Amino acid sequence: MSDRRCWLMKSEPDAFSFDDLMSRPGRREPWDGVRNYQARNLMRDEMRVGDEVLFYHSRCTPPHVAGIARIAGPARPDPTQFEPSSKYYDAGSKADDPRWVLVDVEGVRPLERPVSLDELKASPHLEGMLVIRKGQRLSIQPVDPAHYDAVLAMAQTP
DNA sequence: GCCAACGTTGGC
DNA sequence: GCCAACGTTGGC
Repeated sequence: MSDRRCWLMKSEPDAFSFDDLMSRPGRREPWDGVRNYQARNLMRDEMRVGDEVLFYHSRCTPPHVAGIARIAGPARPDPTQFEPSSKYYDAGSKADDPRWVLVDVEGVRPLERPVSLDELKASPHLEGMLVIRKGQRLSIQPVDPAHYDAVLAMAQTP
């Protein structure tokens, strides 16, 4: 598959965990609230339905990849940007020219075991992976398919 | 809870 | 267009 695209999406498990995703109706969740232009552009311009996703738990101990998801719906306007009561409200976004988009994410399965950030950093197969770079805050990251497969393989070994 | 790293804002 | 100030992310 030459056009295979893989991603890593971060979530704080205290706010929304992989288990939360798997217990949603249809195991689906609209990925709203992204307010970073680089992440938005990736969703809008690069993501395709069916793309594979590593679901990453950030701001927990230890940070880790928890499960596998897929992109289940194409980029569309994020409705929360137009809701004044939402913490994601953006008064500068126009209804006829929405600033922010979301994609729908569908849980596939948990990993056989969580793979921690320390393990990712220690793997000889993951050189250059964005998530292991110090100071990398992007919440949606492209993942090299070889790296993606390597993470899945790590989860299959104790 | 701390703080380094980073993105955004706004004065000039 | 520069860059200091500010706010946020996220590992530790």
